[in-house]
Amino acid sequence: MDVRGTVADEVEVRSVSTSYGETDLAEVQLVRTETGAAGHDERSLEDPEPTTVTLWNKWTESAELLEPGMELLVTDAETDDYRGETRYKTTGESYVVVEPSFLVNVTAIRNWTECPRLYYLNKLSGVPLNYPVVKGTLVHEVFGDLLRGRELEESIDARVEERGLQLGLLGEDPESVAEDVRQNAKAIEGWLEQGRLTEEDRAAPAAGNSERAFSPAESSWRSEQLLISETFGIRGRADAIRRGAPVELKTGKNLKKEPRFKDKVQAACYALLLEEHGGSVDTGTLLYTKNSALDRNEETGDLTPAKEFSMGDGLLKYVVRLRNEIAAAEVAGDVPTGYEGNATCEYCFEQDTCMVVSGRLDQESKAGQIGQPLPAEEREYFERFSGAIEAERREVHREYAKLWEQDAQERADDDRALIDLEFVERRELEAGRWELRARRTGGASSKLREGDLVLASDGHPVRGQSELARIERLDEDGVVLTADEPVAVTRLDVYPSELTTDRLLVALHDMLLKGDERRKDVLFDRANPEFDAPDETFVDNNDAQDEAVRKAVGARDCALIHGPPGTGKTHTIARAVRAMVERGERVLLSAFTNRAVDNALEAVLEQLGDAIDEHRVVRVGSESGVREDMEPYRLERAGDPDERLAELEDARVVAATTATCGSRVMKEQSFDAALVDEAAQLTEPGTFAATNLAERFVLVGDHEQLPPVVRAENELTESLFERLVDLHPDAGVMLDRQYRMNQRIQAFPSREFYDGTLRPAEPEVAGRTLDDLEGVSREALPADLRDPVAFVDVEGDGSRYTDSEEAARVAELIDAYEAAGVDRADIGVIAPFRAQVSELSSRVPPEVAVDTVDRFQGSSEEVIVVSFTATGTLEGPIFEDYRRINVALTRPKRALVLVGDSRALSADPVYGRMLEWART
DNA sequence: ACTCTGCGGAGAGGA
Repeated sequence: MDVRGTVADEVEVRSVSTSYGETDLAEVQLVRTETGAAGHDERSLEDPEPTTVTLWNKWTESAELLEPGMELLVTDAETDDYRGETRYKTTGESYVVVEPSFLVNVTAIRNWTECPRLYYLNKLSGVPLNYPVVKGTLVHEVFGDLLRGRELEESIDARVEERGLQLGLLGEDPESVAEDVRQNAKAIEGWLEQGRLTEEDRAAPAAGNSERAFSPAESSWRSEQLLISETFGIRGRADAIRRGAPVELKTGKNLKKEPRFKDKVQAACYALLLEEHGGSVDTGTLLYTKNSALDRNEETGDLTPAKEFSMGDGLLKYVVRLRNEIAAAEVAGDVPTGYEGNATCEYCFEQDTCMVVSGRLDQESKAGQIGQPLPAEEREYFERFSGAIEAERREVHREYAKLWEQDAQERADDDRALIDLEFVERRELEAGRWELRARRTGGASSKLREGDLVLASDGHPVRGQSELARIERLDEDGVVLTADEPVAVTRLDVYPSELTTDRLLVALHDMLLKGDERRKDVLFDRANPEFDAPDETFVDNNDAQDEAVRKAVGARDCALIHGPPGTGKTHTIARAVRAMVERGERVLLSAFTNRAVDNALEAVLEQLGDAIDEHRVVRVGSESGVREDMEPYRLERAGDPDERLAELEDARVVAATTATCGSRVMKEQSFDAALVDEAAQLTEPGTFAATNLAERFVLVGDHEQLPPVVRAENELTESLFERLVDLHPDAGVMLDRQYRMNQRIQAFPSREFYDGTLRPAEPEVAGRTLDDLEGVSREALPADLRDPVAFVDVEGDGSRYTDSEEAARVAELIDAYEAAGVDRADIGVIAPFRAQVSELSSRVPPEVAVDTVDRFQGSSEEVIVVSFTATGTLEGPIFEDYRRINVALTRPKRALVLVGDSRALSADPVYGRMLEWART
């Protein structure tokens, strides 16, 4: 039986004498939780009395990692009656898994075997773009193609073409790359040819058609399948599976008789994954494709590319213990020293990096340290922020765990899955990929969007047939996916990604260890930002905007532009970009969201006007992320290396999200200036992803609007923008004239959030009302709506996240505005909760924009109706952040209606002042 | 208690 639970006490390992001699054991006090069956609420089954589980022999190594509070799983345990008390103990069949819900990557285990410190360094500094890695990836892709029945030359051409941009950056010529890949592919083909003979032997008697050509796609092969094990807490993607056993491809050479140990460990990981999925694996194959072709192996015997090896129980258990070390370190937030393993530092490729990182960050390391440690404040900063990023990573891992801890309905209710799909058809695409179609049977919403990568399964994302797939199209009726395998899709699950956290960590590392000293002096308040004063007027009729552009252009270090709602910050950015480009500078334009990047880019294109050809502009990002009208500027990854490289390098303006700025391609680029829009929505490391690429930077944002979205509560919730505004007020300019709101509307937000400094840019703005709009008459409105700010008191239905009474009232209000001549498309409705947004959407005409406060940030409408959705009290985190009210109240130009329960709203001082303002 | 956008999935190699 399996025993699972939470460690209740410190664990001690001791030795006892048994009939087999001296043996180690550890007695673990475990508060048990239910295992297995999905959908059970684990907590309800908890027995608060700890049970003793004895871990024997080598499992004591994993016991040493345990801390109270950690999760532990022991498979195939045996009961053990000890003085009338039921205990459990490991058996020869048992696996002991520490923190099983923490999914460890196969590559992580592979790196950790080599050296735990290597694992850490990879995480911290990333793997830069280099040819051996790109070539290795290409060879793997071609291998996959061959297995799926694609023709060799066609595959090589297509795969090399796909990597055009990367190859261009590496200065590689497509012909020589193709030749390189061809060399390795020969070994693969030769080996497949061998396999073909045995496959035919096997297939002939059964199928009776030995004449038929061998097709890997029809044989007992699978390629590149993503596997997840909820028992072992491992995830990974095997290169290939042949008759149920893993095949790992290596592009390098290995002239030894045996496979490299780390490669064996990798294959053993896949064996564990396959075991969980019903297989039983005792051999693995490693294919070293740089070894000489088959014809030479008759003389030398051991030069054949393929090395088969048997995987015993001992290896599999060793691998689980390794995995436990990683999970325990990740959960505890430990930094590996290298002493955990037995690697020899002097043979290590990363020895220098390792010593430098250890030296600079003053970390304990087996390789030793070189160089002076960073100043104490920088090391303290690193500790704080890397800790915060790791906390984010653990939250991502909690999302993985939900793949099996939540049942289908729970996941659907959480918007994390689309369930009850009806599989319609599969269609084979070129390169052996598949297009899958499924129909939706309910109208349920979900987080899933076009372009997302999802787990497509025939029922369960971990236990059933499942495959990583991309959503090509998604609407109310159905979904179209592309995937490597033809899964009969009935369910789609969000597939969590660590990519963003990985990139945050690398950005933090790069700022501290590769960053310019002067830059760090400014960031750590050891120096003040300096400015040159350009002798030029950039904006005629707005002093603050003009000063902002002058600061941006003249900054030697950084400039900060504080742009409250409607103050023209996007225009100011665009003007600054133009000024920089005209001075011959290369500019990076970035923001957290694709939408903000495209908005800023649109303004820049407008500013540049006819000069666009001369100052080439490029948008880097994925097809699904980039707005359609910016597609002509989007940099394609595939193509001729020289052409792609030129497109990027010749661009004077490059626009990309901060996440993309952390990509390998973008990290090869450098700029004179980085302009980051909506900077108050970025974490500090997120901001660095962009600023690391440039000599100086300009942050534009408003910290009185919504802060960064993070999963864990920590230092990441304050933006670098906000911190620097406090630290270096002289580097900042606040745009104080707004071009959006009627004076009456802006009064409260200006007073409450901007010390009364925000004012209308022009009399026209101050006095604008609905009467200015074509065919609209305020006289036609009910008397209580004629003022630009109105309050409608609705007691509410008392529900938590929806309010049908408010929704009904909002629908009436919209009718009233329509009756007065307002165009539906000029009206927006804002609510705090998504549930209320869908309630409202079902009651108002589709032309009316209805969305959450968070998603409304950045846009505006003539008329805004806010549905507060709070009855009786304002309790709940959503109401606590007053910046959310600021966003909601500053969206309208000419009319604002607040709908809510006056009793609830008056209970809070800020909401109370808002109420007074709206009612007078 | 809620809000929710990003990302070439994971892994590719070098003695």
